[in-house]
Amino acid sequence: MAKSIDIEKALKALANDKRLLVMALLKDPLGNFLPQVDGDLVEDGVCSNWLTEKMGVAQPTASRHLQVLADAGLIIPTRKKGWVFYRRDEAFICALKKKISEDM
Amino acid sequence: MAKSIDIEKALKALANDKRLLVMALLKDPLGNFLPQVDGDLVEDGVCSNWLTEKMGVAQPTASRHLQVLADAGLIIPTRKKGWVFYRRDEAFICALKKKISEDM
DNA sequence: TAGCCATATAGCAAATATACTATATTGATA
DNA sequence: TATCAATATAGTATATTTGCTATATGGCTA
Repeated sequence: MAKSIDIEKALKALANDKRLLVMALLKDPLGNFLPQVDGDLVEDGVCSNWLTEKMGVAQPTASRHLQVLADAGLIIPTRKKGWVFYRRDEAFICALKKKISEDM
Repeated sequence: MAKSIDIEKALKALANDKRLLVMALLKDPLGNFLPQVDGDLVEDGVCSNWLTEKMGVAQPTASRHLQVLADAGLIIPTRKKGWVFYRRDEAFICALKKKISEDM
């Protein structure tokens, strides 16, 4: 079953420049990031380290931002070896856009 | 010329329960509010007083919320007699939805 | 023009969000 | 199993948001 959508939660998650940047960067992992050794950029997502770097904040701050996005359902974490990779949940995002189009 | 869209600003404006309520209520002014004497519910919008009441906050707080929505371009104020009426800017909202669909 | 009513602003308190440093946790690997 | 590297959490400082009360503004209307 698909995750249920909390519009307010999703909007709060998106209403931040750093998190919008992450969402944008993850749209094109291959274009925005170098190949990774332990996780596939597309299948698994982008290593939190590279996202942290792009956000330009300290590691714990970035971790928090990624948590917020994941909590809202917008991105999916995948743990592999030592790392956590994040990718967009396109199905959820699509459903969210639809709900925004209908409700807003 | 159409207003330019600041997605982050719009998302911040929408990411609040009171303001989401206002946006929802203004979708159906005739269904959600009683007829007004000095302003047409549809043409002019809903008197800030009724919106304040529905939000369940003090007048200055409501005034602030409505400002935030108006600043983001989501609603349009119309001053008439003593009052300010607010209606949705459907053209802007439509353009915003489109931009969200494309960019997000 | 004087007063009044709706709205906006000022000023402040409390809650939440964003950031940091320091440290704990966790899991891979030597 | 001991260590180390990546990530998460704790703890704290600051900024922003949300709310209030008190007051200013601005423009109808008598």
